[in-house]
Amino acid sequence: MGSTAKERGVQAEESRGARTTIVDVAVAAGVSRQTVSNALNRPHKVAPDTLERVLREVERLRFTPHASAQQLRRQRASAFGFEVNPSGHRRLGHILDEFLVELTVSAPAHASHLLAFAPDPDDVIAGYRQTLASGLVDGFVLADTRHADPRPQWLIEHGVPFVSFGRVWDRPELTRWVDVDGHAGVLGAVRHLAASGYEQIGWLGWPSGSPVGDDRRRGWADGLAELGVTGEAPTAESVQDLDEATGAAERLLDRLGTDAAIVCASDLLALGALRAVRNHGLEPGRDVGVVGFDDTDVAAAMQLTSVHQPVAEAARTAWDLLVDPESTSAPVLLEPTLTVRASSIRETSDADSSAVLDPP
Amino acid sequence: MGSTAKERGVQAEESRGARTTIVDVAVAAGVSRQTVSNALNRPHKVAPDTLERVLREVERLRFTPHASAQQLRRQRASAFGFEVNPSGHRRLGHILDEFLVELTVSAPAHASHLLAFAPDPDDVIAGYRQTLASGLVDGFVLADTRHADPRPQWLIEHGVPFVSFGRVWDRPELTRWVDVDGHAGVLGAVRHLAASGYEQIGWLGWPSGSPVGDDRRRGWADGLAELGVTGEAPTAESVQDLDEATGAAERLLDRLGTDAAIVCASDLLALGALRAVRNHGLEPGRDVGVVGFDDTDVAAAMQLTSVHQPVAEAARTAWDLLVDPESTSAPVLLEPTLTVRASSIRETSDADSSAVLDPP
DNA sequence: CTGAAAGCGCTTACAG
DNA sequence: CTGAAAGCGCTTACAG
Repeated sequence: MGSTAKERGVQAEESRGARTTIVDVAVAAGVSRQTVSNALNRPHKVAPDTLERVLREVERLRFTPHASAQQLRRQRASAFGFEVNPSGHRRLGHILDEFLVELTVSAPAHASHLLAFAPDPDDVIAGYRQTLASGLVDGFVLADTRHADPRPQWLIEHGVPFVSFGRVWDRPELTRWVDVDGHAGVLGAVRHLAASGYEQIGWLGWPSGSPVGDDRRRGWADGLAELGVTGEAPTAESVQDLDEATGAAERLLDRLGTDAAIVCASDLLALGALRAVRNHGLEPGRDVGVVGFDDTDVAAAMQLTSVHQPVAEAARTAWDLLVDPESTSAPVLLEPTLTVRASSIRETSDADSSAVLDPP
Repeated sequence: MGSTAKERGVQAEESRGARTTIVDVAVAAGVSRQTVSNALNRPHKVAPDTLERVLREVERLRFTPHASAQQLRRQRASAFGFEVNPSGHRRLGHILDEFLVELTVSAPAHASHLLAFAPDPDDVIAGYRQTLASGLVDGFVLADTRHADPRPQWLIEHGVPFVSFGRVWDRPELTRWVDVDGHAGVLGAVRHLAASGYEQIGWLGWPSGSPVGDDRRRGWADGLAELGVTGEAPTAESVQDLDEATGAAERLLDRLGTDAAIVCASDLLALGALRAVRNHGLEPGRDVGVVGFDDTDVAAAMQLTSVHQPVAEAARTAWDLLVDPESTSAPVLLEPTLTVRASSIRETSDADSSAVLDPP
């Protein structure tokens, strides 16, 4: 094999099978590799004509810096970890799947990327520690925060940057988070139902104790207070099971009487409400209003009015809080919108047109 | 600031705020850093007692190699890209979200990790090229393959490793893929319905032309042939819209007569079928059998029998095909299972117990 | 404004 | 079997 010529390494940068490096660009532009780096990272430090020449070659050779070399030198991964978990008993909605996608979409705008990782359920913190220690990420995006969540505590103690989608319930003042205002979303739904002519408005929610559920329920209660309703308004509780939700909704309907509507803490509960309405021989929308929460694909399929979370905006905000810590230090609470469909429209005219309505 | 002492860098490795490196381990174990590297990567080349001493220090100091340093030196990212797309008009089911999670769960077993990326929809290939050029990934996991998909072509041309979840329809012989046998899944559903006593079995599917849909439909046709049904069996077509699916299912029911069942190409179509059954004043399961496809959370909520894809197994197989290319070179077709629920049970006895039934 | 030097943390031939 | 040398591709002070 007469490979010595090859080994001299004097081939044109185009013909090599290997990757294009900063040196290839430097040679092509007739400058040192430091100048190429400066042109890319600190353009103001480079003479205008040199800059232009370098950038032209960068373009022509389609040079893309090698990420690991940058990471190693900068001691920064420009990446953040996002915990995922196998579904098993997944909730309806997959809001978190959508959030992951939107985080990924917004990542390049912040010169970052997203690393999915699945920690061992028996030692979640170990998964975070390991991922961080590998240098693959600079910090984390948390989701699915809950009471007594060990993660914020650990991250704060170790000075690890993070942002949370969902309030950090135990110490909301301490940390950066972005959340959707469930209270406002449900309040808007109550106002919409009242304006649509439903007289009685009941609540179908989860057993109290879940911070998210309790927050949404307060939105309903405040909505009733705003309408001047006093005394015992009918409510019902159910876990995430359609049959149980249906039963709870039927009992709720009995207590609500005519001209009633039901606001639900989730689309799955609303599915139970829809079924209960039909079991009573009634028509959702025309006879009984039903509103869900999360605006899942199922809500769209079932013509169910539902509170819509601005997930893409939440993802963009999460990046802002994480990558530009100066920009906003306060927590961010986003306003949901109400996607109105046939299940909350009394007139039959345009019952199958769906529209997005901002809460007043 | 009397920081000169600090600059001498003679502090114990424990007390430094900085990361633990291979040198810290070497010093602690009294060997050179090369030996630590060998102990970790080529243990057979290290004397047993040295090995033990080194590994003990690795453990004690919780040393985790810096990923970018490894990647740079090895010229390998040990990571693979997975394309995600903002939902918009998402299908019911989110099988791909589940696949992403399962890929992430299986990644550590292959000493790899998964990078999510969202290419520009107007130039998907550019997104793949860019992600590859950055050195962040060694290859890709494809999903959602379709006819005239430009990605396999481009990847093959550039010698980029990849595996696909879903057949590479245009050149199945050329590439590595893992898929779920939709034909077998629907065939199993037909057999189950026949065994349950439904006499007429219709098909509710998508307009022909989609390779996935056509494959599933053939499973239904072959099932009928197996049962000795000849002539024109009733079918109906619908796109992914619940109202349209309901209408199509109602017409299908009229043609099927009594003792009928409907096999559907998706859970959403099955939702339409369920609604059509109720619109006819009938009860799903008891009067008309309905089977969906994908076993989504909605199927579980609605007590809908559905064909279940072994997504976790598909993810593990994808890693095998990608990371250990020697292990299996042939495409892999996995058998789905049938999750039986009330919608395909005629007796009312245990109508709400769900069971998983392997196809015969 | 430009380039020579140093170094991020690791692995891989290669001497000893 | 162990360690000294080289180098992956890049960036950042720092001379000139």
